[in-house]
Amino acid sequence: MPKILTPTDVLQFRQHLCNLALKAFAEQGVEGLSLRSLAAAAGCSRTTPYRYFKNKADILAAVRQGEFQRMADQTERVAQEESDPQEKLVALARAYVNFAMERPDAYRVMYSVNQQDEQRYPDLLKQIKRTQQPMANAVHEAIEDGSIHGDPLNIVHVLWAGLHGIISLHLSDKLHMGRDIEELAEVMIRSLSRAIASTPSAHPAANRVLEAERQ
Amino acid sequence: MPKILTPTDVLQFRQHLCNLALKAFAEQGVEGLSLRSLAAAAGCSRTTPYRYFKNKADILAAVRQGEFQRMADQTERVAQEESDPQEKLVALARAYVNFAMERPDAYRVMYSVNQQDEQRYPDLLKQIKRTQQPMANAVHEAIEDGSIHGDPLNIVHVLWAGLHGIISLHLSDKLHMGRDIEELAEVMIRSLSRAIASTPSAHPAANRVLEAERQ
DNA sequence: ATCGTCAATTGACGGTGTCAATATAACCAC
DNA sequence: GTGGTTATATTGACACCGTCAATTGACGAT
Repeated sequence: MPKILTPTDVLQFRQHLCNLALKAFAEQGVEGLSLRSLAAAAGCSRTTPYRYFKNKADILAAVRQGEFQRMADQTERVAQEESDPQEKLVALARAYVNFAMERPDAYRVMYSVNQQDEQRYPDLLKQIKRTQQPMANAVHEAIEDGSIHGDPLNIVHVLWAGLHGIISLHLSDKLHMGRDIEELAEVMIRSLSRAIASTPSAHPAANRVLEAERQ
Repeated sequence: MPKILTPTDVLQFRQHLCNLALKAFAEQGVEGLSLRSLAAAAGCSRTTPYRYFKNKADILAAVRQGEFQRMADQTERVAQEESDPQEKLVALARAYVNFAMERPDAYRVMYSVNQQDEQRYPDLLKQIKRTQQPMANAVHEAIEDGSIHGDPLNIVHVLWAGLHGIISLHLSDKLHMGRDIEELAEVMIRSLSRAIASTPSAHPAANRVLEAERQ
């Protein structure tokens, strides 16, 4: 056994453990994720992971941080490739759904594992925020450029929540399985785009609904 | 100790255990929910719950089923109290959000606990479906009455996902805490209502977005 | 060759879900 | 009432789990 662990070695083994952890999570869920079986899969002894992570929650946080980071990278790339604010918004929304469809277990570990003390992992929080930033920027650009209207924060949250809702319900099998989830996402994008692109007085039938909402 | 357990007794103790389970879940999350501490809270021995539930997963399923049932009851009542289809939709949406705000832990246990073999609990599935039914009906009524347009299933799913997305992100603290969540829900309802009340050609700016989406 | 140090392993403790075996108490027949 | 039956509750046991303390092992410096 090598005495000196170069920082590279440490990072590599951490990454290796995270990969195994995500695989175990994908196969058996959070409950089935055990440090001991993880160590067994890595071919080391039960407590060796403790040299690389403080405890089990730390491993989970690292896995989630890694996935948020990957998503943020991907999202930022998409934002760079598209210049028109409105099309950028749509492209970002599609990228969001695509990520979830291509790595459903990653999405699950990111959003449906309710980590109690998530606040205690500042690096994780940073990646989470980085994930939202491009869409927030695109909304601001689109508002400045006059193509959409409304409160920027509201718009970001509503867009994000709409997409997350579809993905989340789909991943927990609450929507009929046969349905094409990407089509549903397109409907959501279309609906919300139309709403934020309209001024309140654009359509009479919609305004009747609006008045009903205003009590 | 009474020898004969009347069916009422059984139901009462099951209910009692479910209540304690939900409380424990609220305080410590899924991970902290242990059969042993549950039994301790109920004042019985460790294995007594096994006479009333097959195993831990069974208890969780019972808790979730109970909450879905409560939500379904509430939802059906709201649907009955409002006759105009369009206003009924809005009322149902509000009721959905209200339920989540009044019983956040219930909502969490219903939707964010990813029960692996949920399919093996037909009674639970039935209550889940019962939860969606009133909104599905209202959408059909509103379509027949001509006040909204589009594919009914798409509309139901998009409405539901939009609301669920907001609630879900809010409950896991992904939205800025200071924000008024009900206002956000109103924005979502308003946006989606407007979208499904519009015909595709209603607003030129929206159509530009639409064409971008169609690739 | 010896020492110190870091990496890895083993041992141990309290906790968990669950089943088998046991004890306990209530009911019924007599 | 007494005894037996049976549903109910408890205890014991086993295999896991997360985590820490103590131990071993290997390497570089001296």
